[in-house]
Amino acid sequence: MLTLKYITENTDDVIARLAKKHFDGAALIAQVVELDKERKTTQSQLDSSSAEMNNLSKEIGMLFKQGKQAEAVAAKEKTTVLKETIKNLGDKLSETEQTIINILVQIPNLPHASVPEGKHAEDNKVERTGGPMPNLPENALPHWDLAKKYDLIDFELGVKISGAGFPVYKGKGARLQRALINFFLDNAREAGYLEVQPPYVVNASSGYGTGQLPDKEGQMYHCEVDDLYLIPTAEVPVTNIYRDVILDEKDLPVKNTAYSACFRREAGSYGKDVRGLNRLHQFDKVEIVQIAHPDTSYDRLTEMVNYVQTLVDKLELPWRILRLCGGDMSFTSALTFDFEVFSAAQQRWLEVSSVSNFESYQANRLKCRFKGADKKTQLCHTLNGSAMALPRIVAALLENNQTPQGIRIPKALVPYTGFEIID
RNA sequence: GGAGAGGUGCUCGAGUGGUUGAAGAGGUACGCCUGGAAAGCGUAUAUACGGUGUGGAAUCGUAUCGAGAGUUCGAAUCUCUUCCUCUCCGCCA
Repeated sequence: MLTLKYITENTDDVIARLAKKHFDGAALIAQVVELDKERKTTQSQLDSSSAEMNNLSKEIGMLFKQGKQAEAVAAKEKTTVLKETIKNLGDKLSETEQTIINILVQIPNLPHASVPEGKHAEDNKVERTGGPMPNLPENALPHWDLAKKYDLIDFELGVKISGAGFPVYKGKGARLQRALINFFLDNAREAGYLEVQPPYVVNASSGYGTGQLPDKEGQMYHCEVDDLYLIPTAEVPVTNIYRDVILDEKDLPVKNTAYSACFRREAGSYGKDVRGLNRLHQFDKVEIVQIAHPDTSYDRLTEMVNYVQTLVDKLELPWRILRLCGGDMSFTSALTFDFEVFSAAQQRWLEVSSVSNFESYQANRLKCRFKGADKKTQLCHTLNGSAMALPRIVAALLENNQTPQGIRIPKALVPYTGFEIID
């Protein structure tokens, strides 16, 4: 969430910038500014009452020690009203604070100045494109047919065991998964990311920390008996490593990478958008996360985008990078670049990675801060990106590399798969 | 799952109702000392919110001893709830 300080000091600017995200924040922000004034007043009143109480208590203690019973008892009586006042002010304060937070979480992050205007995905700006566009024959198959033809992925079997959206990978299909995970992790490590292996279930505090809770509760699987949530992305546990942490400025940027299975309930639409591997309840992903100094977080973002580009290049896939427009960006992001690869048989672009700078929006909730040489504590910037999500990469690999002899594996991946062709 | 112990500052660790935001030690930083270093000495070393205030600073108040609620004039210290950790037994990849 945005910091209250920033909102109260830049009210008009905040409202203006939110407009790019097609969010009318005027009413909420007016309300929160007003509540903040109320909060400060209440805080002052509470503080002075508490101070008075503390002094009285000390006095009473002294009186008892000196044996002045009568005076002590008299002083005691004065505390009764004061006590009541403190209780009421305390209640009022926490109520106001809670209301403020409830409003703050409804206000999205401010888009970066470079975010293009626009409402829908069509308004996203193509930054650059690359990779070889395949030339497929007329009878090219979509990946779900290829998966069946070569017995790589069994969707029906997954339905039997768990339900729709939980495919069973088999043989070279399973090995391809494992190869991609290792390929992505090795590349990330070589790019300076520390590999971590996080838990796949998280507690509610972690859910709040990265913003899945409270508003997106329905998107996560919830183990109610233990009140734990299956992670929708490794971003959640990895970023929460830095919850309530004050880092040393010289340790920035922190760069972590993690593989995890990802679980998403996403009871969405049906049809070609969710066919095959396009949308799943469980899938594999390697995530990269950076905790950065505010002054250089956009350099870090560029670095991350360039890094992801090396991956799609090595995989020899046709790709494009989109700078998301205000209307298509996520709630929490300040600037997002999406990577899409072209799926030749489906004749459509598939989103395979999303790289974002959240600035201090996420760090504010996480209370992830750093302390510099000047001893001042301030919020870090957090960034993350998929590097990458497997299913759509697999879809594109299968479709784009199909030949009459079988499916060709890109050279960079062969050391990981141990085979050059799926036939 | 059964039985027990415990959660205090960067770390260790004292503290069972009254200047204890917290002794002591260690660590770290700065200064002194030294030819240089070690040792020694001195000083500093949490966070948040609020007030006054500045060029930068500073300073005062309040809260925080796992979390929440309660008892009390007053709670790290007493009571309850809850979370977590550890030890032994059981079970188990």
